[in-house]
Amino acid sequence: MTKPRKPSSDRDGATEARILDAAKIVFIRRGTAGARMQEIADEAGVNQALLHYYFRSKERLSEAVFRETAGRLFPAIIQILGSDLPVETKIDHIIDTYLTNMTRMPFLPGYVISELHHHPERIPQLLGAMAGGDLTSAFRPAIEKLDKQLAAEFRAGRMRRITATQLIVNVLALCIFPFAARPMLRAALGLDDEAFGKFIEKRRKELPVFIHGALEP
Amino acid sequence: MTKPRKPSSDRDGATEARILDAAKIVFIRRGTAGARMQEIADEAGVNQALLHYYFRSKERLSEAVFRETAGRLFPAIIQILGSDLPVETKIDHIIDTYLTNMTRMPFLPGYVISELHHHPERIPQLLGAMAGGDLTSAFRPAIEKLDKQLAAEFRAGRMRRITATQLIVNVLALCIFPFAARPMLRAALGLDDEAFGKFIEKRRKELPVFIHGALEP
DNA sequence: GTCTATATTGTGATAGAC
DNA sequence: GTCTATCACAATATAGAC
Repeated sequence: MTKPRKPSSDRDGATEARILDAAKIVFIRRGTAGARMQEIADEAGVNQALLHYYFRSKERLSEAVFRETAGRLFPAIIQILGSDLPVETKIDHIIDTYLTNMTRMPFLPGYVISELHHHPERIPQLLGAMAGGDLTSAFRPAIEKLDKQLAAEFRAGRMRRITATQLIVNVLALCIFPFAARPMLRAALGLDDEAFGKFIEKRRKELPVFIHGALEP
Repeated sequence: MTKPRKPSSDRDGATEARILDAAKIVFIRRGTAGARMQEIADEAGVNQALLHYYFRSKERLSEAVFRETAGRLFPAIIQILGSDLPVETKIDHIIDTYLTNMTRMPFLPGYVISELHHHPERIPQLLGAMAGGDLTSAFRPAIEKLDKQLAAEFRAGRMRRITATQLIVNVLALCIFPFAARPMLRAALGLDDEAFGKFIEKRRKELPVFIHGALEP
């Protein structure tokens, strides 16, 4: 039963959520160093003091934002890579997953690359809700799994020789880079928002062909 | 003849150059918003007032840094793409050029992506010393040239069908992304500086194979 | 040209009324 | 919980001596 309180406060976490959403917008737009608490307060429709009431400091607020946004980037790929799907299927899934997610939040890659470039100490937070630990040990099983599959495919004469790490970096690069470099590509190729979206949808069809072609023996 | 002046001043632009070099280091490390004039002064071994004497404001200093660093990124590829070399040779040249340049300045991609994400209005400065104009028209001839070559290769049955823009983005992604995502990759793959360097040298050999394989019909 | 103050504004954070 | 007012200090920028 939702028990209505005094008209002053709206107790259900709605305000805190509004602040966090506003903070995501501003931190992603300006970066951690460039963001201003006042701009976040304006964006949330509250005053600055309330930001400190809920999150204590700019530092803590920026951590919450980073965890909630960047933290959802890697668990997906780790899960796919660690599964028992065949190599080609894994690649297709990763392409589809990333292009779909990043079409929804096209500014995320630029923000994450920017933050990690300036604050590499935040890397552990990339694991998000996953069990605490370092990235290396979180990725190791996924990489080993894929390496075994790739070695088997190679021995069977079905694929060119390539290591799991190089392949993973290639797939991620082809998926993520266009978003990370979006401002450049838009200017260099003369694309508006709509044209950029079409460009990405074309990649969704063509990247699997490109990569599978690259792996053929 | 170098005519020695009063011991106080060192007139040959040496101080201005020292300040600019220091500014490059700090702006690339902290980003435009995170950089502090004091830190630049310390790095250059002078005091803050001198920074303003030579560059007037932080804004102007950051523009000088961006122009001198990011401005050297694109002219190279535009020149290669616009040449009369065969497609495969162009690709090989681009790979070699970028991997060599970025091994020398591994932090550049992260800095450029970060800056353009937060200050897309600086995109025109990407043309650096090239004749003033927008990126689109600077790239157009290079893209058209490559498109014609790719169409000819396709008609001759020597290559799969692909547009110049998609191919260019793929090549740039495969070259640049590992550096832009360097902090992540180092953590995820457990690489130190030396291992990362070897990883890149392995890519220098394997990327041409990967891409040419992807283009085979 | 280079330095030591110092002016001036910006910005994160807190106190305290409601 | 939410606001207004204010504090304390960080950071850019300038004045003026040398």
